[in-house]
Formats: sequence, structure tokens, C-alpha cells
Amino acid sequence: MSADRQSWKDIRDRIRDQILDRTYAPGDKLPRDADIAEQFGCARTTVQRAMQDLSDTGLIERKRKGGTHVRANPVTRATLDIPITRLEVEETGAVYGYQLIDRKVLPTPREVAAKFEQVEPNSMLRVQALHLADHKPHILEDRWVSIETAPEILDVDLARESANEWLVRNKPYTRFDLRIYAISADAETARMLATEPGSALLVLERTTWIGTDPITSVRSITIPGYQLLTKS
Amino acid sequence: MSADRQSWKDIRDRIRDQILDRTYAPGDKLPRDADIAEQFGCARTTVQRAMQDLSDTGLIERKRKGGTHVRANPVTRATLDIPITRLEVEETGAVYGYQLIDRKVLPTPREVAAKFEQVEPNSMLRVQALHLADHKPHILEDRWVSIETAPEILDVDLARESANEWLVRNKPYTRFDLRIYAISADAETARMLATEPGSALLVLERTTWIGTDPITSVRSITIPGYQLLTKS
DNA sequence: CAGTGGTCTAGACCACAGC
DNA sequence: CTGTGGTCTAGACCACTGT
Repeated sequence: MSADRQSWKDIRDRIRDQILDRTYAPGDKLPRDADIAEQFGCARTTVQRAMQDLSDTGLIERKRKGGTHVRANPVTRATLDIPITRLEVEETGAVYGYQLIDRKVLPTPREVAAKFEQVEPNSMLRVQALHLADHKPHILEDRWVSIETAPEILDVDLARESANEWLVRNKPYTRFDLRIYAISADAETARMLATEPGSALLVLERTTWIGTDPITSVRSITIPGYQLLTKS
Repeated sequence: MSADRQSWKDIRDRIRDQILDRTYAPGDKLPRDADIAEQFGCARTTVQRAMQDLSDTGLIERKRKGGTHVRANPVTRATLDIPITRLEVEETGAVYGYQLIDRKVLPTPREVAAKFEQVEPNSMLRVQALHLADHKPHILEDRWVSIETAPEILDVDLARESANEWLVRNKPYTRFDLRIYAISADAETARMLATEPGSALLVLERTTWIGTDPITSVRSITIPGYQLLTKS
């Protein structure tokens, strides 16, 4: 009956098993952490750690005073890693390439300003660029950068270094927003991505802030067949 | 000099600030947890908790013996919540509806078997269904369920309860795989989603296992304009 | 082999939310 | 007001991995 040293993952798995085998069914209340700790012969901190993990992955819900419940309507919670485009390309073994298409300071269009809630930058730098994999188009990037938050961007030679890389290394964000959808390629987009007009393309739209200051909003249009995968 | 009680979030923010202001630049090594704890006048456990969070969000990288480094190439790490389709629809205030299109036991096609690595089910239940929002098509679901892992599915009245809901409540998974991409609607798909052939559609493909046993693989085709958003 | 992050324990106090 | 989860502390040991 001597309790071996148990890791929080052991505890987590044992609790999860009890949920899977319906010892605790969806909607049921689980015992207090303290009682579970006693039952398993470990410290309450260890149970807390296990519960935190189950809560993070969406299997249970915890409330102070309310206790811990098995979620009645579990969600699928997935983590997406979006690397710098260059690294994403290089990881597949392909040769990365980059072309600046256009670079212009412009007044902020309304639809771009709208993405930055609250603070709306007056004029921004618009950068259009193409990322290549093995000399073929890979991602078409349409980016707006706040000149007020990142004035240094004006001095960067964007023909050599992509705004993507410069920003990620020099303007870390504290908050971001990601939106994923599909579009049908128009003639211009199709031409730049070397594909057919009407092709279905996956689009990633990201907006980033540092504190409440807007940094950048970018629309990345991928080539046909592009897939996003969840990490492990 | 009396150090006030500090929460791990305070510590996390202070460390993050030091990274943002370049006290520690990308690639730099941070001091050992113990030293940071001393510097901030808190327990090492608290620093550990703060570091764990920064590591989770992709800002730093930690290695035993190797120490803690600011990531040279930060990734954007986003969390996606994918709820049960009915709840997703109801949350927008729309009326949820559901139609079973077809239900058939079939030998597992090769492309479906391939999604379940290792264990490949022999015959599966194929369920095609349509989820409606305000009586209009919303998501078209093409699902394969393992009869070996979830034989009870054969007795479920799938005309009344969607396989989506039944599975989520009765066959929780321990592992899953998610893939997101865009397709162009073919004639049949367009007809069922009441849209034009050639429309760009976002597709979510999910495969789930319980342990190493395959449960289901589903392809959810969304209507034009559908968007995935990151949580908070 | 030794340094650094990862985890466990026991006990205490805090903070939020139901009662 | 009181119960329950959330966190902090101090100290100890473990486990991975670079040297």
C-alpha cells in the first residue's frame, strides 16, 4: 500500500480514464482536489497540475467554489503553429525565395483600419510580396504596417529582407488575432501565384498589436493544395 | 525593500518586458531560474510557472542543462476551439437543423484507412449529413466511423441525433489530428450546400483515436464565407 | 559528470462565487 | 460567509543533456 512517487501526468491519466469509463459522466461533478489527492495518495498541488491540464485541453471545467465538472459539450481544442514563412519552406527541404512586389505609404483604407479595433493608424506602409518555394510561388502576402508603431520599417530594405522576418524579429507582439478562410482566385491573384483563376485558396489573416498599439495586419494567400496541420 | 507578494503573471510580464525591450534579444540566454527568482525576490517555483507560460506561447525555449533562450525565430501559436456544430450554430442565434443524407456500412476505402496510421479498420459506417443554420445549409459532413471501436453507433438513430453529437458524448478521444484546407465545390457538393460549382470552400478534416484504436474520420465542408477564428 | 529545468511535498493564504 | 480552486513558499530530489 506504499504509494509510489506519482507524476502529475499519471494522476491526469487516471482521472481521464475515470472520465472515459464513465465513472464520471459528462456533466458530473468531480470530488474536490483535496479528496482526489487523498484518494491517490499525492499532494494537492499534483492534482491541481493534472486538473489544469485536463482543463486546458477542454475535457473538464473548473470554478472556484463551484468545483470541477466534466464538460457536457466537449470542444476540440487544437494548437496551430505558424512559423516564419522562410522556415516553413526550408523545413520541407525546398529552396526559399522572396520577391518584393510593391511597397508604398498610403492612407489607411477603412477595411484595414477596422481590423485594429480602437486605435486606427492614419497612414501605413503597404507591402506586397511573394514567397517562393523551389522558385515557384508559395504564399502571396499583402501587408499593412503601422508607421506610428514601427517607423523603423521605412528604413528596412524590403527587397532583401521580408517584412515578415523583420517584424517577427524586431517587433514582437503581445496580442494577435487570426482568421482562416477560403477564397476563389481572381485573375490578378491567380497570375501572381501562377495558378488558374477560380482556384480555391486558403487564406490566413493575422493582425498583431503590442499592448494596444497596432503593429501589422497581413493577408497571406496560399497556393492551391496548401494545408494547415495541428501540432502533434 | 520588502518584496510584495508577486503572482507568476507579474513575473511573466516582467520577463516578457525585458525580452520586448531587448534586455534579452532573440537568441540570448536568460539567467537560470534560481537567479531570476533571487533577482525578483520570489520562489523558484514561481519563476518556473512564469517560464512555462512563456514557453507555451512560443516566446522562449527551455532545455535542461541547456538553459532558457529567447526564441530566435518565434512562431505564432494559436489555439482553435472547434465546438459541436449544433452549438456553433446556436451561438450565433440561428436555428440549428440537421439532415441525414446517407448511412451505409462499407469496406474501408484506402484513402480513409490511410488517415488512421497503424490500425486500419476493415469495414466502417459511412455517414453523410448536412448541418443547417436557419434552414440553410451550413456544413456538409462526410464521416467514417470504426465499427470495431464504436459498434454502438449501428444502433443509434442517426436521422434524429447527428453522429457528431453522439460520438462526442459517447466516444471521447485521447488523440486527434486536424487538417485545414480549401477546395473548389464540385457539382454535387455545390448542390448540397446550395451554392455555385467552383465556389471556394473551407474544409476541416478531423481524425480521432482512443488510445491507438481509430474512432472516426470526418471531412466537414463549410459554406462559402465560413471563417475560423482564434480564441481570444 | 555536473548543471539546469521539471516536479513533488506540505502547509499556508488568497480570491472568487455560490449560499 | 464559507467552500473550492488558484497560487506562493521553501526545500528536496529527479531527469535530461551538454561538456
